[in-house]
Amino acid sequence: MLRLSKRVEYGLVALQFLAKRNAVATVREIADESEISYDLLAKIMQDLKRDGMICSHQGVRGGYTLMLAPQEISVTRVVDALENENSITECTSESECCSREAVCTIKGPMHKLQDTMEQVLSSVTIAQLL
Amino acid sequence: MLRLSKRVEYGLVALQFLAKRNAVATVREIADESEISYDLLAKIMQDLKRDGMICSHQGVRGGYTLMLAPQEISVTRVVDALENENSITECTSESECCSREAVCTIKGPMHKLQDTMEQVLSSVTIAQLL
DNA sequence: TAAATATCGGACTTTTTTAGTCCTACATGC
DNA sequence: GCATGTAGGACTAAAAAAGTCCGATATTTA
Repeated sequence: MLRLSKRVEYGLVALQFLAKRNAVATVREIADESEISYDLLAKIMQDLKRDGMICSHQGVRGGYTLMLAPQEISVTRVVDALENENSITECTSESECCSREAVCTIKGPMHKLQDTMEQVLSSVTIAQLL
Repeated sequence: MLRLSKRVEYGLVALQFLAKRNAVATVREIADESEISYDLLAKIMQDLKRDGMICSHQGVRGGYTLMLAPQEISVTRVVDALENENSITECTSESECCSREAVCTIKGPMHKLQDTMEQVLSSVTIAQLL
């Protein structure tokens, strides 16, 4: 469907939230204000942390803060951190092997298309969401 | 996952096939040579026909032929013909209504992103697949 | 140091979407 | 009139995405 997953959507919202606040925020705060499932967002935040975009502080008065400037966080990076696959077709994937590979006649052009798409997604950052 | 559906992938392959042959081809021929499920491709061809990209000829020695020049058929058009939705998020969809609309803070930027994506998909045509 | 408040992370269920199948009807050329 | 093709509805299966539940661990503060 060529759609960004909810994980990515929520991830962008959360990063925007952190960028606006510019201080520690808890998952509970972000989830409540943005009407996102707490459990789901908690997982997403962990993935963003693993990537290094944000850092966490456990315990009372803990939460998350941005590790990078908003203009340094591209949509591509968020997608890569939150989704297993981001290729537009099976034949342009590095991890999957296309079942129709032997007879595939669109591999080349699809690679080009994917590169262009990635450029577009790279050109948009959290700074543009503020 | 930001991925084109198999329907679109197969549609592009079939259109490329018709463009190369430049004559009538049956679903059976395309499906066999491209290793695509016959029944699935048959449905896809019907949708492409409904859109007006191709026309059909029933009966013996029938099949499908292109109605437009390859350079006139963009990927966007194929996507629109074969998928119900093609918005990158719920909030940029015209048919759906975003459940988080009241608190959504990314609608504007997402619309921009979607417009850019559509431009990219519009710039690629079947002619580029030959 | 106990309690409260956070993140951490695995396992699980549910829902939605996509992919694929089956069957019958209808049209057409030889 | 029969072989060969599209037309199209209904259905099933598989895969992916979304969402939930629960217990563990870390840290601050009273």
